[in-house]
Amino acid sequence: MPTIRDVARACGLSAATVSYVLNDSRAVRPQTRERVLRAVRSLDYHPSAVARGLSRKRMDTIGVVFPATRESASPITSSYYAPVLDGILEVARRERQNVTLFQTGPRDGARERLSAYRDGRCDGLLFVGVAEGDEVVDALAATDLPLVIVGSHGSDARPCRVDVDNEAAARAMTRYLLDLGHRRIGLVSLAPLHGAYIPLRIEGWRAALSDAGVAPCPGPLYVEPSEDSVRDALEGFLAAPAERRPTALFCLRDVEAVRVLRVLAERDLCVPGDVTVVGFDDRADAALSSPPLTTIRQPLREKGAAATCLLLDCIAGKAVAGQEYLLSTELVVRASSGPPPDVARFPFAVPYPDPLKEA
Amino acid sequence: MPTIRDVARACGLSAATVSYVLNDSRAVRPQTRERVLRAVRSLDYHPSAVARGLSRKRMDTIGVVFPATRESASPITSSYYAPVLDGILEVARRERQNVTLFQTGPRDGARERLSAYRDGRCDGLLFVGVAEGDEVVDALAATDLPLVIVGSHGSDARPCRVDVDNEAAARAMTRYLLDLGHRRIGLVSLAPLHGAYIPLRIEGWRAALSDAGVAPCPGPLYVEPSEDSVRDALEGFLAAPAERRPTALFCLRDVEAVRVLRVLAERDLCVPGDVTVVGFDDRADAALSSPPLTTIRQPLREKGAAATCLLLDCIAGKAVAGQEYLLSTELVVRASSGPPPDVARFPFAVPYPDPLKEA
DNA sequence: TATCGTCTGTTAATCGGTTCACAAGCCCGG
DNA sequence: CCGGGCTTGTGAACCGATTAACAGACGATA
Repeated sequence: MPTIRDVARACGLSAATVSYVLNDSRAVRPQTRERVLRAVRSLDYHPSAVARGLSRKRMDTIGVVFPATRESASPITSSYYAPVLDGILEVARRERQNVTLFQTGPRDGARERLSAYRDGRCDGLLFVGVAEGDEVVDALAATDLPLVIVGSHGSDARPCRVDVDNEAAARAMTRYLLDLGHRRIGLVSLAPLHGAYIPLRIEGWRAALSDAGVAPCPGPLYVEPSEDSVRDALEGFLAAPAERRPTALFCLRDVEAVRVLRVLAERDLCVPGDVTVVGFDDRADAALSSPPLTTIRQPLREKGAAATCLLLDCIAGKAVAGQEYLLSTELVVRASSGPPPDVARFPFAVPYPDPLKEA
Repeated sequence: MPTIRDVARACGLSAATVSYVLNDSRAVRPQTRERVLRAVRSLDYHPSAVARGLSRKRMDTIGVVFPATRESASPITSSYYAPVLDGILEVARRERQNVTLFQTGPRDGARERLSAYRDGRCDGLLFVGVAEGDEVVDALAATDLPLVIVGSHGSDARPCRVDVDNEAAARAMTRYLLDLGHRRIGLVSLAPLHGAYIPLRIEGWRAALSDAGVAPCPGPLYVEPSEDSVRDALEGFLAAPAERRPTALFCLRDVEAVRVLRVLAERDLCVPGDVTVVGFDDRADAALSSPPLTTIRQPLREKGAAATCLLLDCIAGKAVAGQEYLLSTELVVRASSGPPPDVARFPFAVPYPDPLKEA
């Protein structure tokens, strides 16, 4: 491979001039420019991005960090990561930035990961679906390496972040259930330690109920991320007499919602005839469950795209530290939701009185 | 960020010694090594991969090139690219190689693309789903930059390549149809210019028929990649009297197979009762069509993984130029295939005589 | 004791760009 | 005709690592 000095020699000019032409970083006489370009073409010269990067301390590259394993399916093929990555790639391409991928498993050492991220290859980092409370994020936040989190992260350092507005979304979903006539709206949630987004969604649910003057009854039903856990958690629900138990179950993730549907089907409870079930995330299998799940769709491509824009701003020094974008979501109504069995008693037009107080 | 000289100063040694310790590329007294490592930790030093790359001419990075747009859906989210990429990432991670992604659209200039690929950032390149006959591939093949094609590529230069064994797969599928009792097996194919894999699949079909002593009747039915084209092409098929027309249609891509199913359904032809339809690729929608499609599944993760291994061998100088791996495929039998309507006349055990000659 | 080899550390060149500081040539006004 | 400013090209330092060549210390051997 020819170097810039080879080009300089070939056209009888200095390396500096060649560099100025190629980057047009200074005025060069048109005739000189032509001489340079001719030599570049005839030698088939391609500048070394590595040498360039070394001297400019900029590689025009962003790194994307995502988990190496996620349950059974590998993340890149999942319906969450792929669209996010797609949004990232789209913006990166438009802005002429390279993208390098980092997969990180729980077994990777923190120091090694830090070295990989901070070795100068990337001008900034995008963490997507990072494990909650990943120590490496905190370590990086103390660094001058620009960093944007896609999704939630329970971190003390407040890194830049792009996420959907979890609270607003949960509030909208709850409001939708209220509009259908539901008054006893149960919540099926992971324990808050599983993610910083959980308290937000819970808060949205609570706020919507409180706005409507409806008592949250009963409190959140916490489950672990396993099939059996959902089954156990629904025990109490199933044991309760129909007139006291929730007429709708708001599951904070589609994963749990689908499991809830399965358990209810086993007990011959009709959805949405006997009970409405809704989810959150609009995973690929949400549309395929029976009945198809009413849920909340995240704008995944936009999430990736917005995060990339924010990261590029950070790199350019144009962004405030700790800046956050909250994207709005879309309520996707499918067949798993409907009015409560006793809807006749609560006509639509009535603004949410607490049914218990009414009685 | 501290440099290697900062570390050297901090521990009262030379930069060379620090380098030797960090790469253990030469013997260093244990006590000295400790001094170095202590300084490294206390300064939180992370070597610059860029500077390292410049002097070693190795970045430990491979580039993955894939098309920017593919019909409507974007490639990275497709059921083809994502698993391939997943296989690539898996091997790269194991071999401690970085991965950078290049999307390339038809509008990108050849020279710019070449510069991007040859700027020293990547030690080698993986082309996945590259446009047939992409001129950049030929240009790169003339270079010393290691290169592996995933899939087919009608190129004069014979770059290293990993693909499924298209011919064997088509042969197996045809054989399967013969085993079911079919004797008139039609082929629905794209024109060969659409991809180098097409003639291979056609050849597999022809060879299986010829091995069985069955005349290919009729010849391949060429279609364009559009819904209407399939409709038009089936015109003749639909017009023919049942006793003369093919009892099975072998579509060389699932895309066409699904369209064929739609057209047949419109004409109230029963699949597989009246006619068997099979595809190739096992796209995500193949299992969801009605009836679910019998097809050939490609080992996509393996494809990506094998290509990456081959590329790393090329980089290490361990691979022969023009080396090819052909991976074997899996026949996925679903509901769209069955015995021909007149199977009674051709019992299973009989080895394939030409039914026309028999009569 | 002189010599040689081994072990371990240092000096300095190198990778291929960018960019600062300088200089030569030119035009212009006074 | 001289000095100042503008334009355009050059020389050389620099980015941060690697590594070849060298050098001093030390032990073994003759």
